[in-house]
Amino acid sequence: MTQTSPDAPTSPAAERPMRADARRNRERLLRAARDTFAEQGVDGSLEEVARRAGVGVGTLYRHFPARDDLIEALLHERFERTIAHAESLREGGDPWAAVEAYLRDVLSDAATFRGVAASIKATMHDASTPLGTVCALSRQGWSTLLEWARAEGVVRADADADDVLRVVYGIAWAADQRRARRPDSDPRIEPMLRIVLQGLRS
Amino acid sequence: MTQTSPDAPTSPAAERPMRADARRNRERLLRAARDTFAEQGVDGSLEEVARRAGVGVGTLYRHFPARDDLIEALLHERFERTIAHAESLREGGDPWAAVEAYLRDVLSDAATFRGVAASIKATMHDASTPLGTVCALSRQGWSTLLEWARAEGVVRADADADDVLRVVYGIAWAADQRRARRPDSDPRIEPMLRIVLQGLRS
Amino acid sequence: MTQTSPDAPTSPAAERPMRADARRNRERLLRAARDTFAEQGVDGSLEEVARRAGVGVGTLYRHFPARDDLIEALLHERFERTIAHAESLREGGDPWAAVEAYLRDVLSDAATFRGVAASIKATMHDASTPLGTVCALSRQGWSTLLEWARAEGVVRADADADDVLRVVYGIAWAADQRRARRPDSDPRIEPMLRIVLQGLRS
Amino acid sequence: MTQTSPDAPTSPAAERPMRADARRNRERLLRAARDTFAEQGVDGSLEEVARRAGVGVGTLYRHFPARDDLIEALLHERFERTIAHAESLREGGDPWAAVEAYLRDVLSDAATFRGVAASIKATMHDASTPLGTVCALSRQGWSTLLEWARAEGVVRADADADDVLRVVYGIAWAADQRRARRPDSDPRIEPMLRIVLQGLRS
DNA sequence: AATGAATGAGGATTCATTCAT
DNA sequence: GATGAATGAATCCTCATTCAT
Repeated sequence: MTQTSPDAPTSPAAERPMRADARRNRERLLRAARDTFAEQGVDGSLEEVARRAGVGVGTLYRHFPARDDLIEALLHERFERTIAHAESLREGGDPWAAVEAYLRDVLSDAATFRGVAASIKATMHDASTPLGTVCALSRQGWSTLLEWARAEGVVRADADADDVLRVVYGIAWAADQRRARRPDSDPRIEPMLRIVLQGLRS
Repeated sequence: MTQTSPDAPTSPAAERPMRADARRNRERLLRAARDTFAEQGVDGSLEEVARRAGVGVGTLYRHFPARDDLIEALLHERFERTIAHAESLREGGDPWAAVEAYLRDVLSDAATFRGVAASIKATMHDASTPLGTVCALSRQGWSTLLEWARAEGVVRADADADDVLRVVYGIAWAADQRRARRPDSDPRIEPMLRIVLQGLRS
Repeated sequence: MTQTSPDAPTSPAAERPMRADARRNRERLLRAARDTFAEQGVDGSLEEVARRAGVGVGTLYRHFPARDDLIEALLHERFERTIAHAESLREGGDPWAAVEAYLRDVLSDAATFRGVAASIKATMHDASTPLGTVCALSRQGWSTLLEWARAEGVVRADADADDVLRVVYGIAWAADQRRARRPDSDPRIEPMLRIVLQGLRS
Repeated sequence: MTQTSPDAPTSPAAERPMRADARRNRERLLRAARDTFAEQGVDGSLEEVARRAGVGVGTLYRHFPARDDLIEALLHERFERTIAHAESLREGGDPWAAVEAYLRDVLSDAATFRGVAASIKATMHDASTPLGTVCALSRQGWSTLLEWARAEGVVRADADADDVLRVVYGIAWAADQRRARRPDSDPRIEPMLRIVLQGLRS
C-alpha cells in the first residue's frame, strides 16, 4: 500500500536506476582514475582524479568513499571477464594453452591499469576489503585451471598457484615504465613471460 | 692515510682530505640511513635519518644532495661484493651453480631495503645517475656470467640477461610486504626463484 | 481544521493548508533533529538529520532554510511550556519558590541539546531571528516573575533579570560535557544553581 | 671535553638559548593565536594563526605540535601570575577580599583569551594534557584560598571550589560576545560576578 | 514538492628542501 | 662545515548548501 500511494514522487517503479548525471560522473571518475593511477600509481592524488574528471572532490568521495572502492571498481569488470575466460578455456581441452592464455590475461589486466599490481599485491589475501574479494574470485579460477593442467601432467607438480601469480604480477611491475628516467623502448613482457612459462612446464 | 681508506667517497680523486668530523658524520648518516630504510623502506623520512645520525638535516643534504645519492652509497658496497662474488663463482667451474648463486645475491641485495627494487628499476638504464652507474657495473658482471653459462649449454639460448634481471627484481618487488594489509607470513622468495631458474635451464 | 492544530508552522496566517505529506515530513524532521541534536549537539550534521527522517536534505532545507530555524522550532514548544509554567507559578503565591522553579526550567530547556545555550546566547537579543523572538517571549515572562519576587522582598533589589538569565545560561554551558576529555561523572548543575540562588536572595 | 672541542660551532656554552629568529616567530605566533582565538574561538583555524603571524604553517607546527600546546603556552604566564597573586592575597589577611580579588583574576584571565574558557573546561580535569596540568596548579591555589575563607567563616560551608570555578567560567562564557548577532553594549561581567559573590558569602 | 547529486571551501597535517645563523 | 628553523606545496577528508532532475 505504502509504495503505491499517490505520494510516490517521481520514480514509477521501486528500483532506483541511478540518476543520469550521477552515472555519467561515475564513468568520468573511473576514466580519470585509470589515467591518473597509470601515471602516479595507485597512490595517485584523488584530488587530481576529481580534477581530471571535471568534478568536485566531494563527488568523488560520494561515489567512492575509499580509495580501494575506486580501485575495486576499476578491476571488477576486467576480472570478471578474465574469470569467464578461464572457464571457457577449460572447455578448449588444451590445458597448457589454457595456462598460457590465462596468464596473458592476468598480465593484460595488470598492465591496463598500470600500477594496480601493487594494490592487488597488498590486499590479495585480505577478504575483508572489496578488492580482496574480487581477487579471491580471480585466484579461485586460476587455481582450478592450474590444478587441471597439473593433473594432465603439463605443469610441474611443485608449482603453487599463488606463487605463480605473484611472479606474474612481478613481471607486470617490472614492465611498468612509470617513473623510469629513461623509458625503455620495449616493455618486454613477452620474454619475461616466456621464462616463467618455461619454468612451469614439466 | 685517511683519504686512501676504503671508505673514501666515490669520486676517484679527492682534492681535499675531508675533515675528520665530516667523515664521521658521513659514516653516521650511512648507518642511520641503513636502519631507517630497513624499517620504513627507501621512501623513509630523511629528517628521521638525520635525527638518528645525531646530525642536522642540512648536514645530510650536504653529504647526499639527493635521496638517490644515499641509496646509491648504501647499495654500492653490496653491489661490489656481489660483483666480486660473480667473479669468484666463475672460477668454481659450475656455470649453473654460478647462475643460481648470483641471482640469489641479486635478490638479497634488492631485499635489503623495502622499495629499493623500484629505485633500481627506475634508474637501471640511466647511466647519468650514480645509482644507474652502479647498476651498470652489476649488470656487466651478470651478463658475462650468463654468457658463460649459455656457452656451456646449461642455460637456454634465448634468455636475455636484462630480461632475467627484470624478472628477478619483479620477484623482489612481489616479495616486498610493504603496505600489505595482512602481511604474509612467508615472503616466498624461494618458490618464485625456483620457477625462474627452471625457466632458464635448457 | 488542519491549520489550527497546535503543530502549525510559526507564521500566524498560513495561506495554504500545507500538503499532508509535507506536514508529515515536517514532523519527521523535527523528531529526527531532536534525536540527532541530543546525540551530537546542535552542531550535529544536518545530512544526518535528513537521513534519520527518511527524507532528502533538500526537503530539510525547504522546511528549515537555516539551522537556527530548526533549533527554534525545537525550542518553541519547550519555551512555551516554560512560559506557561511561569504564569502558573505566579498563582502559587510563593515568589521565591517560583523563582527557583523557573530557573530550573530554564536550565532544563538549555540542557535539552548540547550547545544550545550558545545558540540562545548568540541570538538572545536579536528580535529579527525566529530564535530571538522566542527568547524575547521567555525573557518577558521571567522579567515579570522576578519583578514580583523583588516587590515581595524575597530577591535583592539590584538583581537584573537579564544578568541572572546570563549566569544561568553560563551554568548550562559549564555543565555541558561536550568535548570534555574526561567526562565529569556529574554535571553538578544543582550546586552551581544553588550558588546563584543564594546570590539572589535578599 | 667534547663540548669544548673546536668543532663546537656557534653556541659557546652547553645550553641552547633558542635562535633569535625562532624566538621571534614564537612570540609572533602566540600573539597571532591570541587574536585569532579571540575571534574564532579556540577552535580557530591554525592556518589563519600562521598567516597572521606572517609565518608558514610548518613553523607553527614545529613550535606547537598540537593545538593544546598553543593554548597552554597562552595561559601559562597568566596563570602563574594569578597563582602568585593568590599567595600574596593570603598574606593580606582579609579572606573575603582575597576571594573577590581571585575570582576577578580568573575572569580576567578567561576574558583576555576569549573563548579559552571552553578549552579550560574541556581539559580541566585531565592531568595528562599540558593544559590540564596548568589548570591543576591554578585550582590548587584557589582551593587553598577558599578553604581559608571558609575557615574564617566568611564563605558558606557548602561551596565547593570546583563548582565556583565552573560558574565563574560560565560567566566568562556568558560575557563573551563572540558570535553574538547584536553585540551587547556592555559585557556585564561585574553584575554577574556580584550575584555569585553574594551567593558565596555566609 | 521532494530528491539527493554536486559543489568546493576549509581544516589538519607531513615532509622534502632551502637558507639564515 | 654544521645546524635546524622555516617554508609551503600537497594530501586527505568533511559538510553545509545549492540546484538539476
